[in-house]
Order: sequence, then structure tokens, then C-alpha cells
Amino acid sequence: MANVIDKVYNYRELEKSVIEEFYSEPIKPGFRRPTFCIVIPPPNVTGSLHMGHALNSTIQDFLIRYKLLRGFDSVWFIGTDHAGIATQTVVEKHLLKQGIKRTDLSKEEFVQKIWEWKNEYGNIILEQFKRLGIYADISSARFTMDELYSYAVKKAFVELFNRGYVYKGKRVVNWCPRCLTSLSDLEVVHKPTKTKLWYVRYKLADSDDYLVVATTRPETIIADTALAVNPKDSRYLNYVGKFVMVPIVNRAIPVITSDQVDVSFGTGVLKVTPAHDFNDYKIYQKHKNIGIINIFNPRGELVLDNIPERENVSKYHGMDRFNLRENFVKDLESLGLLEKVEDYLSNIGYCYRCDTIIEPYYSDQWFISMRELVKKPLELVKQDKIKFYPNSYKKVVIDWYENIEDWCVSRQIFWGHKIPVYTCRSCQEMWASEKDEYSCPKCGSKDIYQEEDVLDTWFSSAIWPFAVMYWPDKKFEEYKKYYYPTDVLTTAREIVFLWVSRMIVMSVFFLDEIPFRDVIIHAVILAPSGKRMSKSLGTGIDPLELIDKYGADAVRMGLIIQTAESQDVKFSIEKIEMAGNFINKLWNAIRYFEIRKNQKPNKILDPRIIRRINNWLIYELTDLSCKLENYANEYRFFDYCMSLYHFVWNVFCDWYIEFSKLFDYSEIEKTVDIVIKSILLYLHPIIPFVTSYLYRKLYNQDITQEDVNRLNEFLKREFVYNKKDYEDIKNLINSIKEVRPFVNEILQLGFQNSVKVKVNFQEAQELLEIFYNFTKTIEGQGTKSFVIKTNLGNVNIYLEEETISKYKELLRKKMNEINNNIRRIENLFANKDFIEKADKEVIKNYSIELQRYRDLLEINSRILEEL
RNA sequence: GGGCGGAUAGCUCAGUGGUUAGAGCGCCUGCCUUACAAGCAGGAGGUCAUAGGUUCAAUUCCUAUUCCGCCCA
Repeated sequence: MANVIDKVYNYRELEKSVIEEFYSEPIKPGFRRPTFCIVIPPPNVTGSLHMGHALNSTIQDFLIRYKLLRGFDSVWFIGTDHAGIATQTVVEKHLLKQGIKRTDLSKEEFVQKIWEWKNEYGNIILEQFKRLGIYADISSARFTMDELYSYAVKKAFVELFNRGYVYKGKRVVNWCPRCLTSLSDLEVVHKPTKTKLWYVRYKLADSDDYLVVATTRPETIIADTALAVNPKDSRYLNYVGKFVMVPIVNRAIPVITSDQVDVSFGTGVLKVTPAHDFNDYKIYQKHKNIGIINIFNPRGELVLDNIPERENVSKYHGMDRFNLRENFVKDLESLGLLEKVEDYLSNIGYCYRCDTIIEPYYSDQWFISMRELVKKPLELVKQDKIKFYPNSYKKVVIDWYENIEDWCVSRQIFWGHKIPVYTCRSCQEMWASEKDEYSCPKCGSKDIYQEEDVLDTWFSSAIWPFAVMYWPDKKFEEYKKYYYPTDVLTTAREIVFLWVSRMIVMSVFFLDEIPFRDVIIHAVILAPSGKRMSKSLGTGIDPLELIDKYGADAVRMGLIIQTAESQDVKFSIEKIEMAGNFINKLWNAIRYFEIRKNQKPNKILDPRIIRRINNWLIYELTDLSCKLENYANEYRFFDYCMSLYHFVWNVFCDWYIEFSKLFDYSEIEKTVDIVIKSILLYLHPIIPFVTSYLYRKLYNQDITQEDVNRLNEFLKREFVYNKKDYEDIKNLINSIKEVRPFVNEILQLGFQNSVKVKVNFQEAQELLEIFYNFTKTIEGQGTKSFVIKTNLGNVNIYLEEETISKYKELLRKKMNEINNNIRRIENLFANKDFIEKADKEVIKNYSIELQRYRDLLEINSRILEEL
């Protein structure tokens, strides 16, 4: 029979053919129990596969395939996110390359362009997922703006609106003057930024005295409506209630008190600019009489309309924030109102999409009132109804819920779900509806309009786990029965608040049910330099290139073995190579047995020995499978991989295969078969391509149809575990390992092919032949020898005359070590406290150890004398 | 400012209150030994960040410090 395994493991061809097999038929939900279900964190529709996706998807696919092989109806819901601002920005840039500016197009035309772009490029990332081999029905991927999903979003909003959780209000929000939209707190990235602290004089209205204010934003002086000092600050108490004149503007503003003023910052006097600063806005809410003046338009340029003293600042009209700052400071200086300027490191907020400095901006926005909504989720998380891996995120989420702020959900961009709120121009009635509306339900007027703002992308993703199962359609009921709540959510830490915690809120609100039982927060893979991987910084590493170079299996396994728990790791290509080498090893091990089927060894030992060895291997396998199950259940993917790695390489290949070379194939066949089947099944969640391929080749079966539980039952039924065999073979291996270095050295000194030994394995005499074979030793005696004491018995190694002096040296060194160990343990025993307080088990172990060392010392010193 | 995590071999990372702290890569020695040179057999290499404390025993637990990273305000 011809060998079925190629000599060379060629991942390219192999993976190409297996991909076709994987996706030849859609993978459909089975609606049968037991089920296992995951929803994917939907990647942005603009995205292309990056390292985060690769790791995240590998983990999810691991779980999906692992459960699949354990008889579960394993379902993975996938899809993409419309990613409002992100997509709009990408398409804007795309159009700009063609010479089209956003402002050249009407809103409708622009949205049309985005759809065109989405239809052309939007599925790229899903196709890329195939390269990773994910076990999911890509053909039925959802999109957060597909028709049904959009309906779900509207339905959700309307429900919240009708139950009083939505309100519209004028507030200071984070505003991006480039994207021209508000942002939620979570969409603002704070970065320490070098700037200056300007010390500005504010003259009192009724005297020449003045107060000095330190500010990082002198341009907003124009919008000042008060100065504030801390009520405990005795320096300024007699100024409280007086008025000062805003420099240049010449507006009289009061000096007020506020606990929020930090006495140690600057001069301890704060300028209050409610429309352009969050803290100042808070002060304003308690002192509404001071007023609020918005001086910027949405692009962050000065407009005069709201400024009562507009004639005093008309020269600045139209200047943007930074230009205004420069000019304003210059004028302050020339007027002698600038006392000093200091360098200052300030934590400044930037737009997470375009990196523009955020402007706090007073504007009309829609909010979801969160305080009530998080109450139940908070309890559920506290009670561990949802578990976090690692557990430390539990506290993080709890803290966030406990300090929750209302959620600004309106965005002034074009791409997204329009807020489904309508207003009647005739009677001012305002209502929300998931259907298109044409007339006022109250007065019947047709003169109505819908809100122009769209919803925060994260609003639509917050309902993802159930919307993806067709909520609120009737179909959802059936899905819910089988797949809700989902089992695991796997995601990156950066969206724990943006997404994870909000999904819990929405799921509990709409379904009175948690969305998932477990949340895995995986590591962040940094560039080798330790910096964040980023395309714009050029620090990104493209997983697709890695797949081309090393194969998807190696990439998957390589990613898993470099990320244990959630500690961030620097990407190491060595781990990918390590995985590649491992797969090659596996390939060749399996190939070896294919070859052995038709080949007899030169030398055949007593079959009783290999039967013991078989038992040892089965014992190791059983032990392994217990460990693997625990690791998988605890999401310890690293440990899962590495224990398989060591079993395959250091147990199966290094020892079993080498042993097997001395025995007839008929003696190993049954054991080899079950071991190979097992390791292929266990490895399949990590390296699906090569395992699918080999399984088909060896057994002409689809590995995904197999069941680990059945295999384990078969193993229990057909094989015996024999602890004695296990321990003897283990000891044999250890004794070989102990003797080898010495033999190795002796052989390198002389011209012998083997070293003479006298071995005393009293209880395992039949293993001697193996021992000789594996240590390059022969049974025989000389005059001088030294002893190596192993768990199986003593081994005397005989020396040639010319090597003795070298070995004396070695022996002395060895005895020195032994002496040190003896002394260490003797000291321990001399300690009364130790004898009294240490565990008896520990003391016993130490005394056994001590005896061993003493025996060893005795033998060695005798040899030293005799040599 | 508040919170969290990290510091272990040259590099990237595991791990542990109790024998001699491990892996991969790199390095050194010897091998193309009939599955695999993507390999085999060996070897060198560690004050487990620093200082205290708890303990019979600390790299492991506690406290402080330093450095690095992240999150929140």
C-alpha cells in the first residue's frame, strides 16, 4: 500500500484544499441540544484583518470547534458593524482621492456613496476570516444596518423612548470640530500634551486691583461668565461677590465660590467658561445666573452672534480655536494683561477616530438616562451571573456601573441609524416610531419632520447578541430557546465599557436575561518594540502576510502560545515558527507510522516490553486528556496548547516513537491508532487545517463529525491503565536521561561506539535491553567505574584508563554538590521550628531526599578512592 | 489625581509558600542515527526589580520604593 502522507508538509496547498472543504456547505444552526453559542464582536465594515481580530477569532474558533467535537450544536453568529464615524471618515478619504469633497455632495448623495463603498469593500474582512478557518456560516453574516437589524435598532430606541429613558437636552458634550459630531465620553482619548499655562489679569470693576487667573485655554476667555475661588481659600474671600472685567471683552462677571476649585492649581482662581469646559459647566448648573455663552460654531471658529460685547472682539471673527488663541494672547500681552507664561503638561482629549482635539461644546443632544437601567446589570455582575476572565474585570465593570453618566447617543454624522423621533410643526407633538411616519398622530398634520441626527454606533451594537438572532422578529423566539444567553463573549479590553457593559444593560432591559455567561478579555498584542500595533505608525504586522508565510495553523497556534491570560505581549515571530515546527513534527510522526505499516525493524525485542510501554503511553494520554478538559473549561488556551505540544513532541515522538522502532508494528498498531486519533481531535480546535486534512487522509472521515467523548469511552473500555508500567517506564526514561550526558562525554573522548555498564534494575530487568539501546551502552565490566543512582536502580559506568583523571574531577564536583545539598537539608532538620511546624509530608520528603544524597555521597566517595 | 496590571535566562514568555525555578528562540559541542536538519543527543546561561515585613521556610504572601504599561477622571 502506498503511503498516504506526502513527505513534505506543504501548508499552502493543504490549506487551500481544506478551505474549500470548510466552506463548501453553509454551517447552519442545528437547533438541538446541547448547544454552544458565541456572537462575534462585529468587526468594522471598513476593517481588514489585524492582529487583534486574528487572536480574537482564533480564541472563538477554538471554543466553537472544541465544543463541536464534544457533541455540541456549536453556533457562531457573525457579522459586521457599520461603524458610523469610522466608516464615514474612511469613505470621505476615499472620495477625496477621487477629488470629491464631502461638501460637494448632498447628505443623501454622500450616504449613497458610502453604501456603494460598503457593497464593494464591506465583505473583505469576512473573506479574510476564511483564511483563518473559522467555523461559522459566513454566507449569513449580519450587518448592523441591514433591513432587519435597522428595524431592531429603531424598535429598541422607541421602546426606551416610550418608557421614559430617552431625553433631549442642551448640554456640553465632547465635540469633534473635524467630524462635526458629538462623541460619547468613551470615544475621547486623553493624552498628555505639552502646552502652556497663561496667567491673565482680570481687573476689578470698581478698582485698579486685579485677580490673576491661570488658564490653558485663553481663547475661551471671551466666553467667561464668572471667576470662581474655593470657599476655603482665605486669600480671595474678600473678592467674593465683587465683579471683574473680562480682559479685552470688557464684560463684567461675578466672583463666585465653588468647592470644585483646586486651591493649588495656578493662582487658585478659576475662570468659568460654561459652554466650553465640562467642569465649568458643572459649576454653571449650580449657578445658572452667571449665564452661558457659546462662542464657537461647529467647526470651532469664533462667531459673534451670541456675544453681547461683539464689537470688542469683532477682529477675531471667523478665527479657529488655535489661531484665535495665538492672536488673543498676543493682544493680552500688548495690553499688559499677561502676567506670565509657564510650560504645562495637560491631559487633552482627542477624537478617537481622527485625532482632532475635542472641543467641549454646548449643543442639543439626545441622551439615554442610565442610572435606572444599570441597576439590575450591576446586581447580576456582582452576583457572578456573568463571569469575567480574568476576574479583575468584574470590579472594573461594577465601578463603571456605579459611576454611570447619561449616554449621549446622538451623532451629527450622516452614516448610521437616524433617530426615529418625529416632531409635528403644527402642534409640536414629539413621538418615536419604528415605522416611517407621515402625519402627526395627535393633530393629523402632515407637516412633520424626523430628527436629522443618527445614533451612536455603539447603540446599535449594544443590542447585537439578540438582534443578530433576529429580535424582535418572531424567529427570535426559536433562537432564544436554544442559543440565548450565549455562552461566551471574547473581546479586547478597550471595548469593555463601550460595548460589553452596554450589551448587558440592553439585554437585561429588553429580555430580562443576561446576554452571555462568560466574558473573556484577551491580551493585546503589541508590536515587537512594545508600542501599539498601528497602521499609521507603521508598527502593524499583517496576519494575512503571516498566514502566507507560515500557514494559518501556525499563526493560530503561534498567537495562542504567546498570549497567556490577559497580560499584554510583544509580538514574537518565534512563537509562530515554534508552532510551524510543531506541526511539521506532528506531520512527520504520523507519516512515520504510515511507513512502519510496511516495514519491519532490524531488531525485534520481546513484545512484553512494548506492551508495558503501550500502557505507559495510554496512561500519559489519559492524564493529558483530563488536563486538557480542565484547561479548556478555564479558558487557559496557552496551557492547553503547551501540554499538547509536550505530549506530542516530548512523550510521543521523543520516546514512544523511538521505543517503537524496536518492535513489530502489530504490537503498536492499536495504541498508535487511538493516540493519533486523540491528538488530532485535541489539536483540531487549535490547528484545524492540518488536522482535518490528516483525519480525512487516515480515516477518510470529516473530523468535525467526530466526538471526543465517544473516543474517550472507547479508550476506557479497550485499554487498561497500569500504574506500575507507567512508573517503571517513566523511571526508565529518567535513568536514560541521567546516564546519557556521562556516556556522551566519554564517547567524545575516546573512539568507542559504546560504554560498558553494569546496571542493576532489580525490579525491571526486562527493561535493560531498552536501556542499553538508548544510552549507547553495553553490558560489561572494566576495573574502574562510578555510579549513577536512578529511581530504577544503580548504573555503574566503567571508564577507560585515559579518561579517569577527567572523571575524578567531575566526581569531585558532583560530590561537592551533593555535600551542599546534604548540608542544606541537615540545617533544616537542626531547626526545631521546622520539625514542629512543617507539614509531616514535607518532613518525610526531605528525609527521603537526605538519605538519597547520603547514599549517593557514599558510593561516589568510594568510587573516587578506588579510581 | 483615582484604579488595575507587569518586572523571572541574551530575547519573547510560562510557573511555584517546601527537592536542583521551566519552555521556545538565540548561543556552544557532537550528529544528515531510514518520520522529521522545520531534525536528533548533550551543554552553558537566573541575586526571580529594590528594601523591609509575615513565616520553621518567600521568587511566590504583605508593605513601601523604582521603572514600564493600561483604564478612569
